Amino acid sequence: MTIIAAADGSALGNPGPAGWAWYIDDNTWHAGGWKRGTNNQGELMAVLDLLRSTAHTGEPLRILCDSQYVINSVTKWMKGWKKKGWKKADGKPVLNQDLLKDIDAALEGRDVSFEWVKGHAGHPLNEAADDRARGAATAYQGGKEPDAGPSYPGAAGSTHDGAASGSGAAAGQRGAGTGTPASSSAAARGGEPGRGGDTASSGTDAEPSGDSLPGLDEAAGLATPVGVALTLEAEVMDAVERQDPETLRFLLSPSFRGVGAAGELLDAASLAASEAARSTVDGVERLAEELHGEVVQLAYLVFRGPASSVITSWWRRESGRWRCFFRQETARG
Amino acid sequence: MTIIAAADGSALGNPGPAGWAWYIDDNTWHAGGWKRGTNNQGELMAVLDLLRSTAHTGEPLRILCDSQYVINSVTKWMKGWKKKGWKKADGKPVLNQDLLKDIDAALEGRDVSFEWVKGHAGHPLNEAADDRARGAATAYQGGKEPDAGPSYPGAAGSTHDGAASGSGAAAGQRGAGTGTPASSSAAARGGEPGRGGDTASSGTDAEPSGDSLPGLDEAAGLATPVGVALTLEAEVMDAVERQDPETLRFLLSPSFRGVGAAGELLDAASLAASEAARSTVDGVERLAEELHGEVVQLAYLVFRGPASSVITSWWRRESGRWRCFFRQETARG
RNA sequence: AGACACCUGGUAAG
DNA sequence: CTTACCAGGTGTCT
Repeated sequence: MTIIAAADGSALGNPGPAGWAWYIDDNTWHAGGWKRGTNNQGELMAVLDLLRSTAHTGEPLRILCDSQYVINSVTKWMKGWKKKGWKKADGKPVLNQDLLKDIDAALEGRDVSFEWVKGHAGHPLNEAADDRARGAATAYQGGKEPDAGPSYPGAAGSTHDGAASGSGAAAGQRGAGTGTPASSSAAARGGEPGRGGDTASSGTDAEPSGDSLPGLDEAAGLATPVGVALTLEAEVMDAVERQDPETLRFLLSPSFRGVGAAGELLDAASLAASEAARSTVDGVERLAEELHGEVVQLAYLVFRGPASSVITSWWRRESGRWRCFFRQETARG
Repeated sequence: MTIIAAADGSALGNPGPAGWAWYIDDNTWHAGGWKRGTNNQGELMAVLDLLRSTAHTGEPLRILCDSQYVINSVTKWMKGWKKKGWKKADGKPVLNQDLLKDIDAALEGRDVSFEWVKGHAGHPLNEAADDRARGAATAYQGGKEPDAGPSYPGAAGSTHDGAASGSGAAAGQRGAGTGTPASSSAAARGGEPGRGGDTASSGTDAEPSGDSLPGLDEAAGLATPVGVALTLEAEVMDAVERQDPETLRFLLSPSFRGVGAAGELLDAASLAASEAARSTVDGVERLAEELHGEVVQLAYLVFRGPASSVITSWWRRESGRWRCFFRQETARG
């Protein structure tokens, strides 16, 4: 199971008391810092420590990071630097070389991907890492030691319970691969779509499958489906971003119309009870509470025009932003 | 004789129900607000309305204001913004540009001075304006219209003596009034669009006024207007947020259809050349390049269903977020 | 010239 | 405690 973590750095005054942190969940994070450092050193150190702390797992790792400097350094620029002897475009030496080289070494044989997320945009993982990084910086500012956190199970220095880091050979580290620990910790992440239900939302583009348009003729024309869709979706997403479950509840209850999986017309009440619509109403509400979950399906809409159509529309969180997708199926005549 | 007035703004929740007010004495003050706005929008609007309401007098004007943001914007920063194309020091667009520009225009040829007064420090004029601004905000919070006050003798909309009511021309009605900052909102609430007369949207700018539905019959049915709208709008907004002009150009060129102000059907090429559509295509492209602009109008959509409709849809940046608004006008039969 | 991040300061509104 | 607005600055790369 892919590990998803956010890494962030902070430097008060820049340069100044600096901190770094990575965060997976409340039980799995790590922070540190220095009396003096730069913002970019913090950002780099967060990634480096994350790589080292998860090196013993065989799992792929996805790093959410708001620093284009870090991401570009690792994924784009480093190859060129190595060839040119760690010189920049202007001929001067690359800064923070030590950290960069350590990251490069820690990447060896690992399956790691980076994702840029906008800073201070409400992304929960990024915010959690941000808080802890600044907390560490603030601690150093006051001459104290920061709360380092539990780190990752099995990592050196980890305070996780059964760690038992003893003998057993730190083994893996390099490729080897097989390993396959029991990986009980994975589950966590309460949000991921359950997958149990009918609405398979697998991997890439899992939209509700529909080869036909059942019930299209039975579905009465809705008064203002387009307006409802536009308004609702914009407002719901707004509310979700604002993390405002009350608004959500309000928005979802009145005057909402939809069409179930079988094409039947549903009012708000039926919709809430509908199996097919659970991913809409419940999903959005759950999302508002838990702040994670990757897909929200909003509506099946039917409208009758020169060509009658069924529109399925949903939103997915990508790179920290909500994007709207839709599929329209049209039956002329 | 120099006019001395205090101007103040208020926003409950910020952003939230917002009010503005200026005050000279108990017989000479004016207040207004919006369902949603920021504290700074309120502060700016108070100054703007004061300037407009006293424009017909030849008198010098002294404005007491507790917002350094407002005073510095007008007296210090605006010169630089104009030179740099309304960009801030960090290169991002200046916010509340419309209000700022209106104030700048209203300052033309006037003798105006500003004086900073500390807020909530017991200054009588400031307190009086503060009370009325908050009163207006509170009114909008409760869904009511605020007490606008008598305004200034001789000002448009003034209830001072000489009004000479009656006669034709409800004409005047300059911006200033109610609605939302720099426009009106109308849309939003999940309410029933079926209600007559609900579409009152007066408009200072952007919003296409539409009392009739010209060209509705002439406009042919569009193949997939809804789908185009949803996808285009979501993707365009996403591209705008990502500041990705290439994507924008790509998105705008193919398969885009719209309806001009006269109701004529336009393909992408005609649309780009259309006067009415300039706010759509050019506006979005310019936005992508310059990264500023507060309103993006995306489309006039026509679809014919059980009830033929014209949908006007646009996005506005409010409090840093893009929100979608729409207006639908339906002609049954 | 551009991008991202990290801050420091000020005022107001809640 | 938060958001709404602005001005200065550094850390880093292309």
